[in-house]
This record gives sequence, structure tokens and C-alpha cells, in this order.
Amino acid sequence: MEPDFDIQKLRSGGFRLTPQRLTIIEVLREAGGHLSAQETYRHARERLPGLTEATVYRTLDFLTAQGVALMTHCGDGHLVYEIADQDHHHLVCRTCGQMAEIEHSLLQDLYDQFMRETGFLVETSHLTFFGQCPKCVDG
Amino acid sequence: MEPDFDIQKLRSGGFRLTPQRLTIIEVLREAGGHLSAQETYRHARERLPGLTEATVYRTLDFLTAQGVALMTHCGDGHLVYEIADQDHHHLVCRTCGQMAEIEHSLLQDLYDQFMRETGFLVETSHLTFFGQCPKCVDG
DNA sequence: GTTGGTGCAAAGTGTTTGCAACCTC
DNA sequence: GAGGTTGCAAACACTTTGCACCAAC
Repeated sequence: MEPDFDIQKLRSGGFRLTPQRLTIIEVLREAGGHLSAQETYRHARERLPGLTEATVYRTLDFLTAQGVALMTHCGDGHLVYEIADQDHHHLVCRTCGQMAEIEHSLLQDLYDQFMRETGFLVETSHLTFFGQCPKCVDG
Repeated sequence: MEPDFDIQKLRSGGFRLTPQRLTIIEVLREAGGHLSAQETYRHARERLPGLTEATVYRTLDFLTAQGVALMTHCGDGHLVYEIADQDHHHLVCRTCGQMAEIEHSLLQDLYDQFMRETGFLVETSHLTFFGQCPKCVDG
């Protein structure tokens, strides 16, 4: 994906491109996975020392509302964020934390089945499954 | 399921059956769905006025550890609890909150596929999908 | 009588809000 | 210059912990 796609999106939406927003997008992008609000704060603050927690929370909400970031659940019941790129879901190992990606297409059949049986339209947004990775399942 | 199954389970495990534990089990059972720790506290406190939050948190952890309760994520990033009965998952409508149950068997094929493609063994525990129920999908 | 469980109180952690000052546009 | 954003600080909500007392066994 075009690296500055997100930024174009915000600019064309008439939103201001502040160092805080750019830094948080950069942090999420480089993390390449889930970050909690607190983790995002800690990482972003290293690059932008004056940054406050309030701004991080507000910016993450803002980025989620604009569709630049996605919000999901992580193992311990907190919300985590990541850059919204392609449609995929995650398998997370509860033992070692290793993560694998799942194509969305694998889930589409299931969602279709939910629709047929219950009438529910499941949101295709990011989903996380927990389990044991190949290494830890043997241990 | 045998209504006192959970209680037998605790008794035979050598754990004490206190009014607090019995009340919290009763509250979870009658709720018939997900309750957050705070919701559990508020409901249980009505029946057992002296009850404290600390006890609710400790009891929910305890019940989860004993397999009497299940812990899952709800929409807003908090942990929620429910009585562990049969294997099923939930579809929750983000608009009106209506809930439908999904047989675990529907997911087993998907889990098998995850295993083949990534080697991950997905925990079969309780899962919640979010979306729009039949009524709200039209609105 | 033992010892696991609970109440109490306090602290810890994560998140939200009001308002004045600031900076992007 | 105007108004969207931010920093600051305080409040808020939720969860955890230590310790003395109590009650289920």
C-alpha cells in the first residue's frame, strides 16, 4: 500500500496534519501489529517528548473514526489499535505472543453461513483468534 | 444442564461454598449472557448488600480458573463473564444489542483450516462476533 | 480449631474531560 | 486570523493488593 495513503486521506478530509498525528501513524505503521493506547503513548513519546496521554487517546479515536486505524481486542481485555491496511485477521499465541495472519476470504464462507442461519450480518472488520502456535502446542 | 452442577463441582474440589460465591453464580446464571465485573458486582450486591468489588473480582477469577465461568471480550474492550455451559459462541448486534448463539460445530471446520494453514491450534473457548442483526441491518 | 475467603481501605492502572494556549491551515 | 488540536491537570472508572477478621468445613 502507498505509504502516505493515510496522510493523503486526512489531508483531503480537511483535517490538520499535526506532528502528533503523524508520529502516532508512524508508530502504528512501524509496529506492524497491535499496540494498546498505552504502548502507543510510550513509543510515540520517545519521538515527540512533549506528547501527552490525552492526545494519544484522542488521536487513536480520531484515526479509528477516519478509518485510518482499526480497533480490536487483545488477550487481556484491552483495546488495541493498528493501521488499517488490507483485510486480514490474526491468530495470536497465548503462550509466546507469536502472531499469524489469516486471509479474510477464509472467514467469508463462515460469515455467509451466519447470515443464512441467523440473519446476522457480521462486520468484516478485524478479528483476533487466540490459541497456541505450532511451537507452544507441543510444549 | 443440571442446575447445581457448578456447585457440586466446587464442593467436590474442596472449595468453600460461601454466600458470595453462590450469589455470583446465581447472578451469572440468571443473566443468561455476558456480564462485566462491574455489572456482576451491581447485580450481586442487590442480593447480598455487604458484598464488595474486591470479592467479585476475586470470585470471577476463581470461577474462571475452576472452569465454572468463561471470560470473553465484549464490544467496548472490557472483559465479560458468563456461566460455562455448552460450547457456543455469540453474534452480538452493535446497534440494538440483540444476541444470537452459534453452534461451535460451525467454527470447527474453520479452526481445522487454520491448523492446516498456519499450524495454530485455536482455543475452542467462547468467541463473540459483532455485526448487525436482521432488524438493524435494514434500518 | 484451621485455613480459606471476605471486607475494608488504599493504591495502581488506564481512560476521559474542561479549558486555556497553541499551531496548522 | 480562525478554529481545530494540544497540553495540563484533574476527575473518573476499573482493577488489584495487604491485612485483619470471620465463617465454612
